[in-house]
Amino acid sequence: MNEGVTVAAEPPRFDFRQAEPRWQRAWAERRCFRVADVPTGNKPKYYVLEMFPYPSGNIHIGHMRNYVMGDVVARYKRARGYTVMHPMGWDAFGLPAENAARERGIHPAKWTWDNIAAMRAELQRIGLSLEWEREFATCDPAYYGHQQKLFLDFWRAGLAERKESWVNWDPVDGTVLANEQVIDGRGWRSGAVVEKKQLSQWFLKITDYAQELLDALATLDRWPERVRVMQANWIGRSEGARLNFSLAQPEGAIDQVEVYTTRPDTLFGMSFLALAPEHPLSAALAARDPKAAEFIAECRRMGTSEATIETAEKRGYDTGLRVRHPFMDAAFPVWIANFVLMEYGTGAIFGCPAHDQRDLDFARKYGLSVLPVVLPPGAEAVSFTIGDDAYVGPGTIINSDFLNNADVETGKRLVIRELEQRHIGRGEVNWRLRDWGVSRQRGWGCPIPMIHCGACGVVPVPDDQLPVKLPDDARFDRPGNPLDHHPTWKHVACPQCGGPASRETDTFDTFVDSSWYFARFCSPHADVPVERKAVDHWLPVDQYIGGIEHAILHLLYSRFFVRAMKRTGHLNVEEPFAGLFTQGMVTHESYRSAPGPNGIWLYPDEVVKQPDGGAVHRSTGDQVVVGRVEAMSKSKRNTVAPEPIIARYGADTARWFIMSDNPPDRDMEWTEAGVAGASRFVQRVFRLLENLPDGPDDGTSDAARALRRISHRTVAAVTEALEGFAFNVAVARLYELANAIGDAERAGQASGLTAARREAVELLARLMAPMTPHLAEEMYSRMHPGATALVADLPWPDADPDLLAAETVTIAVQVMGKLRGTIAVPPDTSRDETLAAAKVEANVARALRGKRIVKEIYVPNRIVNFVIAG
RNA sequence: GCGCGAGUGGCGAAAUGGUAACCGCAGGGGUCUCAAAAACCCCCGGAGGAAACUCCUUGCCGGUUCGAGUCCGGCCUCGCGCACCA
Repeated sequence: MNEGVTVAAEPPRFDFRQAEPRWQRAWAERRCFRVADVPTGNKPKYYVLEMFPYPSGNIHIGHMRNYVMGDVVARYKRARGYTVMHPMGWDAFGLPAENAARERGIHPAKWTWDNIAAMRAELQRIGLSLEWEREFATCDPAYYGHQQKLFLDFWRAGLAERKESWVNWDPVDGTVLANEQVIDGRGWRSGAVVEKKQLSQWFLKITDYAQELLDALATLDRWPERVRVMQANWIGRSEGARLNFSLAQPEGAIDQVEVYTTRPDTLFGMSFLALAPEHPLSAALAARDPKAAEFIAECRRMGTSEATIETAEKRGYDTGLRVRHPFMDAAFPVWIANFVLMEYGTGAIFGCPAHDQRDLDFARKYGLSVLPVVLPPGAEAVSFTIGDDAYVGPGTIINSDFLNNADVETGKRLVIRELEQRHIGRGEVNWRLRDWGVSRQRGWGCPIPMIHCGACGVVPVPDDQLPVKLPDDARFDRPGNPLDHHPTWKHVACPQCGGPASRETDTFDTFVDSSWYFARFCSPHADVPVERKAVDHWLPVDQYIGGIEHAILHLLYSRFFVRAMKRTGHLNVEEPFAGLFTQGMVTHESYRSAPGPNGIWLYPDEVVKQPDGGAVHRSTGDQVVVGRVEAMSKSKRNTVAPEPIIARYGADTARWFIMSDNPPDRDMEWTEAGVAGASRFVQRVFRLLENLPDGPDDGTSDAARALRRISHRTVAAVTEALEGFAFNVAVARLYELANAIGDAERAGQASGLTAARREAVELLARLMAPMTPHLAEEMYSRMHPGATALVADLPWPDADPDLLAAETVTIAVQVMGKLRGTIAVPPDTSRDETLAAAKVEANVARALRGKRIVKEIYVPNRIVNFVIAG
């Protein structure tokens, strides 16, 4: 850099280093983005929200892409006359804070608040139109106290309950692990073999709303289809039957086994009954049969990890018990099987190997009978047999007594009717969705506001004693739950009897924190969880933007919370997020010092690209291996931080590149060349302003009208693109306008373009404003010296309809569907005139010569097509 | 296995059933400069041709249509999600 040496020769530059902070201050001082909790006036509201970040310490490019998209929408909608709420906060509870505490002895609160301060400053340098007055962090008692109140209201409404459930237990860390924290049957951090353990946990009864959550997906017409499909799959509705089998010999007090099936029509093809290892009958057997106990213990050691279950071979243990068939004079063996899930249905199944692949695999392994009872269309009953594949398609029922000759669907109905008449079963809808276990044995989370009293049982913390605050002096330097082993925190008097009692030491799953924050934003300082008038006005969120990774859990839990809050009178909307947009990831090339495992990963900063496409190390000059473009990750060191980019190029350049590269729902590749290109463009736009001529308005020439036409078409095109989230298309149209202004600039003063150029440059700046807000303010203020208006407060430009209409249209002329030429005609030229003009176009005429026209297609202002013969 | 989405120049991509490849990135050539950077101009899907222009080209095969990247059917590949849910 030779700054200072060649200053005089430097072209005028947009000095973002001083301009960007200046305009950020101007927006803040003018409180441009401030809105009331309950606005007056008749402007329509628009609530833009990006998924709030976990305060890990730094804003990364993925965050930035998320927030810039939201900011473009927010700024655009503001200009379109909406009162826009655009808040920001922090999803501030979570494990990394505890890990930092454990590893470095910093209290999670300090670690978290320090990170928030740093990240807030980073966000502010991006120039987002955020309303910081609404900011909060979920780790603040002023937030989580209200969450405790919500939970207690849910509990009183019967939406929360305590029940036993099987969990992944890490015996070393002394905590419950989520399924994704179990890797190859071991705890992700301790490496200890994970056990299945039954614990008493708090649950929110999301299953009460399973049907509604499923049905209402149809109303979410501004959600991506795939998210709705993923949620529908997750909810997993199935129709079937529940029925009882009598044991031939009672086992202790148990004389029946209840089974759930979606294929009651295959009941006559039964060959065995299988129990989950955790089934009560399995447990009863284990008490007297050591081999059964051993088998169950083996299954338990495999953990509940889904991946483990998937890859595990089907295995079973023949208990020697037998059950009687409800409709046949026959008995079938009872097995304990590792593939039967206690959590789904009744924890027991009847096996019909001919028509279920899992049952078939199991039957073949243990030599159990396989009797087909559904005959595929066109097959012969005498010759039809089952090979390695179960038959699961439609067909005619055979070998099934009163069901014979019915089709599958009729058969299901007939069996259910029969079961109900005999009082041994009934039709039932079942769900894959389970109740939401919210208890976590963590010290850095929202305390569950319950008290356990030896005399009174579970007692809620009275509302006037909320919030239940975390202790300031919790210790994180040993395993287990810090709240549990805190010397005093949990010991309280029972609110009911006054006797000694202890607090619930579990804290909420952090998904609880993020399930209602969007509602809290509407009245962030209220002394109730949400102010009714505020949420009635602002909810639902009009545009929610975030990563696809939250397609199921966060969004489904939030949808549940809104329903639960509605039932408990906190709000009155059907859905939290009317519009959802899922943005793609940011990716980058990865670099290694050498091919294969010997190479160590290098940061992009350490690598210099060569003109030949290769790359070398910045300091050593050694060859660098350029690897795949992939999601940024710390382990591959292919991360890029926004801060240095903003310092070097400015926030507007980074914002412009982020929006220009590709459609926002796809992954974008971050490249140095791309940022540099965006920077050149930002500077070029600024120069268009610097080069504007002075002088009287003279916008009457043809050239001036042509430029004005382009300007106004750009207004229309950019508007349409932004409405449709096609930010990259908006950017392309703005490049075209800038190119057109550049052409006009070269055409010079002689063409009488002064006014048209001024108009074009101003429109360019204002249309770019959602993407490059600082540049827009800087240019606008220079074009209007002394004006006090900010672009942030200006309405969106309107396109002049007269200028949108084309003066001439270019019509493509095809012969037999192949382009043979184009003609220019005035808009709406008649069919006859257009066809006549088309026929005399030289190249078209040549193609038509000697041929007979059998058909003439004429689409006004678009195309002509001659169909010929001979 | 089931479900969803996507396949278009060297790359990111654009295209209400109507001129495929706008715009950008990279690359090449040029102007300016002692030189470079910056800036600006030109070229840039493939083949043929001096040119005019012609032919081919949106993963593959068919279909509908005057006309298909776009609609329909069947396949292939990649990505994502779910998955022993009875």
